[in-house]
Amino acid sequence: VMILRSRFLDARRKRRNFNKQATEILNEYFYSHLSNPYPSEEAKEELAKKCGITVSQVSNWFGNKRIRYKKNIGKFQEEANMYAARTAVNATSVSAHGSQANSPSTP
Amino acid sequence: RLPPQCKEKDQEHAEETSKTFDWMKVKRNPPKTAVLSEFGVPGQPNAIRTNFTTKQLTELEKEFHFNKYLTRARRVEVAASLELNETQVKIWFQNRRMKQKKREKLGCVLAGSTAPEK
DNA sequence: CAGCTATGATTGATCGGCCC
DNA sequence: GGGGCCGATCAATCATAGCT
Repeated sequence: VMILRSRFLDARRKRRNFNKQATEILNEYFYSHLSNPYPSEEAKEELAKKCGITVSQVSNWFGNKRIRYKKNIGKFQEEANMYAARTAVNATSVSAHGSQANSPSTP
Repeated sequence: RLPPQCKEKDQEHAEETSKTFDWMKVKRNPPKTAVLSEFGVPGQPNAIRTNFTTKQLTELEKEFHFNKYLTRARRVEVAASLELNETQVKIWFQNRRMKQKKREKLGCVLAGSTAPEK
């Protein structure tokens, strides 16, 4: 009725799914930090760069991922195990021993 | 879809992914702002995300261009004329400012360097 | 092509911090 | 003590992409 939405101006909502690779990177980060999937601003920038998307998009992705994950944990179980196994990185609080614990491939 | 082999592979990792961490339990309190149903039984989850009308948004937008920040007095006026709470108006302006900032940042980075332009 | 799910974006409102 | 702002996030929803 009075729901006269001006969804016309929302044309910018022309979204496009991310690359398969970008999604891989994001998921890898998400599941390797499942205990606390809240990337810092710097981490977001790095992810954005690697994925070829904007920081905002990275934020949106994590926001959506977190909400949808906790909404139905079971649905993501397989995906979770897959990524967890793929990257055996202890994400518990990160840091622990000394330093020099880099990982990203840096040819 | 996934080969049933990565299951019992690493029990440890599987456990890790099954854990329910704190962030998964986070629950937000329902909005207290919205207009309590007129017979408002105090304490009823009126929790509904208000849908601003096009008219309200237009007015707010207009006001925003005039002033990014509202004074108490102005806020009262706007809220009254649009039939909204002062809080809703206040929040709208905060969100609007954030939105604006995000926009500026995007445009800035875009004009940065690499980008021969299309 | 219809119907349904997956997914990126938007947005009113909350949370914790900080400042005055 | 309280109120406003900021930055991040939540949570519900929109609209489309993409699969069956």
